[in-house]
Amino acid sequence: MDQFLGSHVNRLDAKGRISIPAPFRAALKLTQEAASIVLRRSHLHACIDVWPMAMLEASKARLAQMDMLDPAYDDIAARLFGDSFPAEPDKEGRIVVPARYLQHATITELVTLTGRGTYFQLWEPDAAERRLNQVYGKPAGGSA
Amino acid sequence: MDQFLGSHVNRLDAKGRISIPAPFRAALKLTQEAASIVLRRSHLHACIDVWPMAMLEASKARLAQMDMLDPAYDDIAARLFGDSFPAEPDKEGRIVVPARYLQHATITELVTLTGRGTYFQLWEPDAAERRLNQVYGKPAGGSA
DNA sequence: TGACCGCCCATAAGAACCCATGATATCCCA
DNA sequence: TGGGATATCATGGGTTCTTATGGGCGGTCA
Repeated sequence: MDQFLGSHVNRLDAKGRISIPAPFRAALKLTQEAASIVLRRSHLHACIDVWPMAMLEASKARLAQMDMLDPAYDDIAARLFGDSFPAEPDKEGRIVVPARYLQHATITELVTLTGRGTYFQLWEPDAAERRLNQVYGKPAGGSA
Repeated sequence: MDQFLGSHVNRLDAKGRISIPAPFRAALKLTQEAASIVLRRSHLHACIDVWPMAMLEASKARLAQMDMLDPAYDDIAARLFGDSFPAEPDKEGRIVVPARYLQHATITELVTLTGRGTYFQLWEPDAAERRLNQVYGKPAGGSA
C-alpha cells in the first residue's frame, strides 16, 4: 500500500501522545525520508488534518506561482501556514498533538485516525462514525 | 478466466481468516502483480465488497484531478478511503477481515464469496441465498 | 524549583509467517 | 476404462515478530 487507507482507533495516553498506525507510518516513509508531518485544524470539520510534510511543500510551490497582490493569495497562505503545526513522530511512531487542536476535534481519550488517500485525519470516534454516515447519504463521484 | 464468477462457501477459522477461492485468486493475479485487495462495507447491503487494489487506483486517479481545497474533495476522499481496509492474502491465499466488517455482514462461521464480475462480495450464506432469490423475484423465506 | 518535553525501555496483545494435514480433484498409464 | 499416483486446495495450529501502550529518567525552559 502506498497511501492512507482505512480507519484505526487508537488511544490518547496520559502524556497526550497518539500512536500513528503502522500502515500510515509506512506510507509516510514512502513519501519522504523523515516521517515528518504537519497538523492543521480542518476548516470544514471538527477534525485535524495530518499532512506529510512533502505535501505542504507541494502546495507551497503552487502558491509561489500566484500573484501576491491577489487577495486570494493571502487567504490561501493563511490557511496553509497560519495554523499549521509541524510534528515529528518519536521512535515508537507517536506524536503529541497541541491541546487546542484536540479541543477543536473534541478528542479526549480515543482517536480515530482515518485515511484520505494522500493525507489522513484525526477524529473523535463518534464524530468519525457520523461523518461516514453523512457522506454515504450523499451521492458522489466515486463508484460503489 | 479473468473475472469473478460464481459462489463459494468457505469457513471462517478461529483466527478470523477466510480462504479466497482458488479461481478468485487467479483472477486477482491477472489484474495486478500482487494480489492485494481492498475491503469495504457495502452501504447497500449487509455484505462486504472486495475490490482488487487496481480498482481503487482507478478511482484515485479521478480524485487526483480535483482541487484539494474544494469541500467536495473531502467528501469523495472520505467515501473512497475512509472505510476501506487494505489486505494482502497470506501465502495460503487467506485474508483476515476486521471484526467490525464481519459484524456488518453478520458473518460468524461460514462465508459465501460471490462473484460480481470485476469484484466480489462476502456474505453470510443465508443472506446470500435470500439476496439471490430477491434478484430473481422469488419470495424470500423458504430457502436452505 | 517545578512543570514539561524528549528520550529510553518494558510488555502484553495481536498480527504475520511458516509448516502440517486431510480431502478432493486431476492426471497418467496400464 | 479403471485405479493408483500426484497436485491442488481449504483448513488447522504453532512460533515469531510487530505494534500499541504504559511508564521511568534526565535535561531544559520558564
